[in-house]
Amino acid sequence: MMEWEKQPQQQQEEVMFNGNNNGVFVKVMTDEQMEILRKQIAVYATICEELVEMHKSLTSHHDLAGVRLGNLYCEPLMTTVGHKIAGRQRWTPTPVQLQILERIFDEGNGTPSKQKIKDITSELSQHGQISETNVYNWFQNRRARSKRKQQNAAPNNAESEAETEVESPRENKTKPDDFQSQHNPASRAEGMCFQNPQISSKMHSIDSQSSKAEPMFPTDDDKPARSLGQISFYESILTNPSMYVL
Amino acid sequence: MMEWEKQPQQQQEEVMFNGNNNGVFVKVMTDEQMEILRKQIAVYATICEELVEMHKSLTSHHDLAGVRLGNLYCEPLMTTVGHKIAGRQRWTPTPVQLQILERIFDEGNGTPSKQKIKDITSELSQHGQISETNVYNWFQNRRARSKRKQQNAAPNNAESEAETEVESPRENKTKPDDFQSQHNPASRAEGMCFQNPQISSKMHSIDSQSSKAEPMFPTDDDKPARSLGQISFYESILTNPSMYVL
DNA sequence: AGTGTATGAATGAACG
DNA sequence: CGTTCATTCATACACT
Repeated sequence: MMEWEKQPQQQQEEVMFNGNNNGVFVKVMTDEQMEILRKQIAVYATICEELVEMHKSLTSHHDLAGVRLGNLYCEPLMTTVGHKIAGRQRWTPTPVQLQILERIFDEGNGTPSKQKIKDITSELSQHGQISETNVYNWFQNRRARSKRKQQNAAPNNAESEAETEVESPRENKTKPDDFQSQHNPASRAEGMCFQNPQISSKMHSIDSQSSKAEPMFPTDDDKPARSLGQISFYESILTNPSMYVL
Repeated sequence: MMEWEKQPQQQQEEVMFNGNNNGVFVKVMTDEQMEILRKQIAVYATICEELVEMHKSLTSHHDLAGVRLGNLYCEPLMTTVGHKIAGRQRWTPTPVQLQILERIFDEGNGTPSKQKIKDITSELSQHGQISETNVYNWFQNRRARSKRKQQNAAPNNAESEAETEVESPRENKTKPDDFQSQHNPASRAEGMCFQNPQISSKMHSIDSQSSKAEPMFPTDDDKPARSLGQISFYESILTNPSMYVL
């Protein structure tokens, strides 16, 4: 996704202008590259700002944080000025964690051995609080539910190979032709305070090569894409990248 | 030789060699400046990603209205039946179904086995759309609710305020020996520390190619794929933001 | 129209 | 491992 991000790295060259630049290392970019970069940053900045605004308005409606934490389980930590929010007693995977877990699950490593669990845990712990128990349970649940869904909701499955486990969506056929609109599994903003520096590592790791920039669309796998309909808004943003930069 | 097969670099090199002040269009940055730029990009990228995730989850149901009015998912039943045709996203038992369910529940079936579920489902399906999952969930919820009511209303003796008790956090137990410190950052991002450019928390080496992170966005939503429309707008942005500025 | 409540659904954890 | 429990989330419905 962030291939472009690596572009500057890729294209920039470390140049030693020893002769005429007092021996400092400098980076050289063309005007075009520079402009692109600037625009990228501007777009990001704008999007971020707007997203934040949207999010604020959205959350102000339900104000789930206050409500939910206002009941019996409120933790003392969150009482003050919207600083850190506390946790709960039940672990909830962050989106990033979930993503990784799903990937691992789909990789066919059907048997998460003890060592695997440990590895995964340590890996995931960089994206949020987690313990081996959580990972273990997650895999257990995932498997069991997967199985049940498959046998319950898909007696007519065309399952061919075991490559992608046939996560039949838990659709209840309340109606014949109805597609079941679902909630988003990840309902909590995990790294909102941006103190999870590891997430970026994920993104930056993509700099392997831009060839795989293709966002894969799960064909028979689970998780179709779903997004929202605020396109016009973004379009307006994108057509007007204001100068947020520096 | 190999290197020169790459077009961008070559171009870059030429420019670089040609000049710093020959009227050639190049930008020269110091390492420090370049690093700042990269960091900023990385920060924005990360923030965008998280915001998108969060936003997706938050708006998963909110702006469904706008979305679904445009499509064609309305069910034919809606037009026909006179009364309450709840063809919504959420199953709602018809009065008849509810009656039957209640009856079965009162019959003392503490354990609605799988087979029972099937039977009940097929029976109820004659009175309206229903699935085994619905029945299963109904019993689950019914039992839990029942239990809670009874446990909540039974100790009706003490007048004194006994509300001070906070649930003792259930410690991890027989599972892996790992201790379970679960603070899930359940931040709702009210106090989203964002306008402050102190994103420095995110400031870390961007170029640090991560170890195993890989495909970026496998669309974390799992459910029926909506055909067209707003599929992966965010992914587009996040995958290749440059296309929005170029 | 906004707020509260009942309840279907999702899921982490526990039990056997 | 499969099943069940407990808790939470989201929504349909009701209220003043």
